[in-house]
Amino acid sequence: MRYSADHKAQTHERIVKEAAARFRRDGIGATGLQPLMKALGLTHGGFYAHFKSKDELVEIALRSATEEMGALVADKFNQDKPLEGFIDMYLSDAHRDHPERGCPLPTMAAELGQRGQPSPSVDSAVQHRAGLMAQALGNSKEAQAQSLVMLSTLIGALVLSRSVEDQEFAARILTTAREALKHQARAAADIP
Amino acid sequence: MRYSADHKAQTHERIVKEAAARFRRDGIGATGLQPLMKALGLTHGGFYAHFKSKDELVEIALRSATEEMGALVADKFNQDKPLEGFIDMYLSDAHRDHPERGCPLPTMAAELGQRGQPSPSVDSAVQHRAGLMAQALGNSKEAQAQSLVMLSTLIGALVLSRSVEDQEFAARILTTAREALKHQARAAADIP
DNA sequence: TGTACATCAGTGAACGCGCGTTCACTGATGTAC
DNA sequence: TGTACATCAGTGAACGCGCGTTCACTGATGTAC
Repeated sequence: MRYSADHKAQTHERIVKEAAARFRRDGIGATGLQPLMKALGLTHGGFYAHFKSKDELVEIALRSATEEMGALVADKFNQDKPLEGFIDMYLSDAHRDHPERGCPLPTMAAELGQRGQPSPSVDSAVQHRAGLMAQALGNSKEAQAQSLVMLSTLIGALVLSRSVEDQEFAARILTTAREALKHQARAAADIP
Repeated sequence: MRYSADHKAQTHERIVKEAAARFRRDGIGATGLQPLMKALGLTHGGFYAHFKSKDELVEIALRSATEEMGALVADKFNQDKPLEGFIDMYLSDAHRDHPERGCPLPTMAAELGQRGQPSPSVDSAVQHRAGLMAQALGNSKEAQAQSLVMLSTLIGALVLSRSVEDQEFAARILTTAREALKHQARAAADIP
């Protein structure tokens, strides 16, 4: 059954989007290609008309998730308090409760580090995210350093709040990190 | 073949220790019980004489790794600059390069959060680790909050430095976070 | 315009593999007499 | 002290299952004449 010209590209995109969601929600190893294709109304054999391996899909899905996340926060960086808006969003209840639509780093980075060969896409995801934050901080050498540290805090706090059982404790981790980071952002904005 | 009185307890401990190492190095899902038992010179069937499921082993191994880590850093907290020693150790090259002997949170927390039901052992691991740091900061309400944020930064920075491909970038993440956190620790120690 | 053919996205059975778990068993040692 | 028996940590084959990947095939559509 041959399809219209852009049909394959559309299916390709659907697979990438669904995979990007599942990798973030369930983890890479726990995401099977069979259930993934089935969820899109396709059979698993067709997968290899689009990707040469699961590893290739992982790489592409990670890039897609990074871009998706970038688009989601783009408007935050056009406001007068860009960093504070970003921090509020990153450490929101919505972001904690919906990893499948959020930043791929808290969910995928550790697993990618454990796989044999790390992926260069992690580097660019980190650099891109930290770059935006550094820009909001003035882009000095200090700003670049601080943005890396802040990004670490954001990721660590989100991971912890997601893996802790006590909901009250989880909320406290988010709130505490949010206020500390916003305090840091304000302090950094005042000094220069 | 019946063994001496404490033989079973010893084997139990050997399984827990080896599992705690592999879960941290390879991840929980990627660690098979068969290779694990084989590495100890045992056959996989015997596993169920010690644990009722892999999930039970995960729980016990996580507690074991937390205690192990606690013992490893205990002496740091008896020095005159307790927090700085701990930070240097947590963000050392050795800790980054040997997850199997390090803190279980950067390696296991995300995966435990993705599994259906989160484990209460994560809560106590976080609380224990943050508690020690808070004590070093004076144990005030502010100290408790700050220790949670610092722990988030430690975990996030370690995860990032492990999953990034560029070794120079990985080193920069560690160094930057180390200095920022020690600066925070000194500032907090000066104020009260 | 109508017909023959080539294309190729998607199908679905099959591949070998390792997973967690079960189970009938073995056999060295501790215990009872 | 010597013998019979019970214990039970560990053995290893087998279970069903889902994994990633391969492959011969299908059949609707675009292209060529």
